[in-house]
Amino acid sequence: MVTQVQNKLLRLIPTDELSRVLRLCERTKLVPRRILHHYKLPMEYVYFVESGLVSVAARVGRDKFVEVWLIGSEGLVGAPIMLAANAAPLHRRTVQVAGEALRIRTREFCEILGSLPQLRSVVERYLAVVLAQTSQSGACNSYHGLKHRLARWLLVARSALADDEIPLTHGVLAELLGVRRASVTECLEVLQNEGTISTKRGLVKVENYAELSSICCNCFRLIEGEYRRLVLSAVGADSDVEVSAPRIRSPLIEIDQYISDRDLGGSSS
Amino acid sequence: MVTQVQNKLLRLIPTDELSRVLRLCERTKLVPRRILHHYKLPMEYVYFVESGLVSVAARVGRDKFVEVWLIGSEGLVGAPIMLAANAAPLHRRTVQVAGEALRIRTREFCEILGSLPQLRSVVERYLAVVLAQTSQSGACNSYHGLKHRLARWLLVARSALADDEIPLTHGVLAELLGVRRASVTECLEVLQNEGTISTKRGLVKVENYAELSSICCNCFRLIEGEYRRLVLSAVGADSDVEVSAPRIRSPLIEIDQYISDRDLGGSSS
DNA sequence: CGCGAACGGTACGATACCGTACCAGAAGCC
DNA sequence: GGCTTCTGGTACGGTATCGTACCGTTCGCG
Repeated sequence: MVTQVQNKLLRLIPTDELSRVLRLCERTKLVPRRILHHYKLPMEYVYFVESGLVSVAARVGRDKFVEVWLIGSEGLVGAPIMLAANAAPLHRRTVQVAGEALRIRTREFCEILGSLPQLRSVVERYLAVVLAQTSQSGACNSYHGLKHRLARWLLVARSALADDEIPLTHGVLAELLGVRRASVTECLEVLQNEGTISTKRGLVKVENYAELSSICCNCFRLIEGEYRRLVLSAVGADSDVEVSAPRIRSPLIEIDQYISDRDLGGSSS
Repeated sequence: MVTQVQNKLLRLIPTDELSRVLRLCERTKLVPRRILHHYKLPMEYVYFVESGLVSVAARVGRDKFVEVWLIGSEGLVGAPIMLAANAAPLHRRTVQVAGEALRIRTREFCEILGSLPQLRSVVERYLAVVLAQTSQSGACNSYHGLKHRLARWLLVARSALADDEIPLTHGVLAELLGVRRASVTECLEVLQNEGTISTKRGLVKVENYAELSSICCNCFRLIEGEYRRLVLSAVGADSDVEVSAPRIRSPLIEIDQYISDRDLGGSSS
């Protein structure tokens, strides 16, 4: 039986629904490099991440995968299963940063979705965010330079981990981004010289969040804004999930602010 | 009142549900360069595409958009709305190739989804395919060279259009792919010299589908396979949608075939 | 039929990123 | 404590793609 819950999606649903979900949950450790869902194989469980980081990667070559989205305690590993039984076996889901998760058998998960409307609604909105994140990252991949993409990745990971310290090696970062390890090393050094991050062996630490954001392309802000707008702000005030920035007020806002957002024109790589 | 329907999703649902949908539909022309959904503005309609091509693009800079997925008569423009009221305003949806569509007001669409389970199921599965397409393209963008990506794009467009002739200029292709117009011209010439396509002013024609497929990275096959697997093959035999290649048999198949798929290792750009 | 705009072929130097490789320091392990 | 393994810093030439620009041809339109 599970008691204290860190997962942000679960913390958004009312206690009666929550307790019904938790009855089916099992707490497990997330061990780095472990594969939660293999490419082209059925998903046995879905995982509400409590801590740590899971990356979802698409296959682009023999034994070659590139990350397409990223999941931390703000999300759910396996959400696409709700769209189609056996959806999304195109991806491989790998633990990148150690942590814990609450897992449910996919069949049971799909069944309770029918009787828990709040849970369903939250997961649906989360899935919309996954689509937004994936598409924005994909566009970013083809248009922005590595420095921007790396900054974006670090910022997304920081949000997902809820921690400034991201315990990953350059090699792993390179794999996730689909670039050379040496390119990551060079780029990280540039960012470090600018004072926005620091690095140790096997660790990248975000030192200056605000400045890293301003270096990054706008893609990060769009992704994070979408999470706030669709998942967090759509819930009543009974939620105790803290939002680290002011909530976006309502469905569609501040169009001009977005459109004239400063560091957009200058793709000063 | 609408009679004959070309849209593949609509043709998959039973006639009783279909007629209820069509009562709410209005047939409209798709005019090239017209924007169906503006960035950051609410969607008024969703569009079941009958013919032509609509591209969904994410914003990567001031007045700079890169395509993230593509919709033809096999799909629905605005599907993410079912996940969250006012979802996906991060994208701009633009008609690229002239055609027609059946449109429904988003509110009415969301309402009837509740009472038409077959429609809901088909659209949900289509949405899973959109996620697969988007993520695969995104990964492809960061890993494969332009020649591969261009080939992939042409193949996806050919499927969506159900036509070997793709009436687009080099400039438009470049915009969609997020690259230089001149790069597209050069790449198209290479493909043309290999005999897989031919070009005229404002037109690219796929001359040799099989060979273009074999030049392309595997990403196209993954995308198309996912559509067949999730959308087409999940429906009873009462469907009259023709499938141009043998159906994939069942949810999870031929793992080894996929994994040892030949032209994967050699990303011979 | 003639004009202007759109389109596509081509060129140039610049540069971001590649593949590969080598090595030194740090960490884990017996 | 000494060994192996992992990690990250650095270097090299190679190449795909970039930004920009010019210009002839084709098309649409009046």
